[in-house]
Amino acid sequence: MASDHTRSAILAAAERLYADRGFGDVTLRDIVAEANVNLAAVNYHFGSKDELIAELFVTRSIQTNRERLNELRAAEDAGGGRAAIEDIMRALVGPTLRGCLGPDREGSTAARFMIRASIESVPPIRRIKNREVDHLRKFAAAMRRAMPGRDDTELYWGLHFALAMAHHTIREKERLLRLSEGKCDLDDVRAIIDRVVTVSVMALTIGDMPSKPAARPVLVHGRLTRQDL
Amino acid sequence: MASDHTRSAILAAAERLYADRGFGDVTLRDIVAEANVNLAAVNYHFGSKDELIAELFVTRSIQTNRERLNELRAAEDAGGGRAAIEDIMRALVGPTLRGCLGPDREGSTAARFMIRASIESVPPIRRIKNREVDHLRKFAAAMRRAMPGRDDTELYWGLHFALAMAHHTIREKERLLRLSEGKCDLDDVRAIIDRVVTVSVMALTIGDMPSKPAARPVLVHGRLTRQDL
DNA sequence: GATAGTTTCATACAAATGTTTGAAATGCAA
DNA sequence: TTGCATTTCAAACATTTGTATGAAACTATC
Repeated sequence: MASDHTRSAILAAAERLYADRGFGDVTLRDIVAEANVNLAAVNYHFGSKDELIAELFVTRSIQTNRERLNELRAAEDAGGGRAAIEDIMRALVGPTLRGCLGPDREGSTAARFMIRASIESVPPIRRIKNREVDHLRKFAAAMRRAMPGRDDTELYWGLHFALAMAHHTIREKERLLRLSEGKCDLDDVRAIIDRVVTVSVMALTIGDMPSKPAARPVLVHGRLTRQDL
Repeated sequence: MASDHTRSAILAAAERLYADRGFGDVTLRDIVAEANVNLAAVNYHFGSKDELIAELFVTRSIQTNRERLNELRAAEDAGGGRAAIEDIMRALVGPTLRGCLGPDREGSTAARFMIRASIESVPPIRRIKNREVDHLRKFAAAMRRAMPGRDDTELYWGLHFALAMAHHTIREKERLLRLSEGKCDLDDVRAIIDRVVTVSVMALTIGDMPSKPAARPVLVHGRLTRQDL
């Protein structure tokens, strides 16, 4: 392989276009035009369109996962093998949130691509995401060490909710901004991470929930009108 | 209009197929084959494929929003115009979670369709979702009445996190099930709603930590009661 | 500098897909 | 029935799209 020029030009162009316009709207012809390479180059270098997308996503996922594990290990080392639960949750959601939010990141193609991958779920990306469970298990294990004796179920729910808040904030940041009329500062990533971590740790403390009164009966539907939406 | 037969056959077939196989994999030809109608019927009755999808999604969204507002109003009436924050959050996430989770709902085409719409974000659906802000504002207003004096920002974040947990649970229920090796019971919808509501209400309390330290939620392992909030 | 292996290129292919068309069928009112 | 509007139908259209092909250009090794 003399030079990676074509290959990396395709990767860069594809990531930029996918980030900006989404997977559904970008064709291979768009990508090769942006990269100034021949149409056949994609299949030559990557095999297929799906493998190109997969390579993009895997690369970025590995980066995020590595950052997460680095933070986790640092926290565990600092705590003599057992990290504080706050730091574990911070290691879980911090890298993703830092990567996808913040004013300076607005121009980051990688971040915008990952947001897009989070919003539009296409088959090659879904296949990869399904393998993410092994990675999350490492965090579940760390949480178990940090909160020994706690029911595993609670751990999983806490981890799940932490990811929920982080990902939903990335996915729906525009809506939150509009809903709050700009009052929610989505550029202050530090504060957002703190907020998510705080709530996540809180969620982990509700061990045995009191049974609540039964949910109210579902009310009858009337005729649907457009105004209801 | 003599009979809605063809029209509703298309709607039913489309919803079922989209729910089962996703938007990307289902073509108009699949739909008309399932509905036993002619291919041109879709364009005749709906104008275009996107308008068909939009109609499906709008109908189901209206139902959910209606249920939400009914629950909210019921809670406000029961509280003499001011609903408890728990009930507001319950009205927000309850209908969606009840609609999309639970063992009996496994066969519900409507629920599976909405899950699919939540996972695969396709252009016509995204356009409709963008109009959802007005609906959420009604909940923000109710929350403001329930927690007067609280900073609006905190309200929005709490509302945002509640939706985050609800939607993420629907979107990623398979992963949570696999991660927890079946330990997290995703069929016990009541418990899930309670959990989401509890954490959401907790999240709403982190705003007044500096000014009202006494009002902080109890972080010990015991039960969380109303006065703790 | 000839040769073998690699990469690029223009072009073609094949399949899928949403949409349109114009005629036939159907329903309904006068 | 007759006439008019609505609905259905088979067929074709027009693109778009990912992929394959085979020759040409290039590179590196001998």
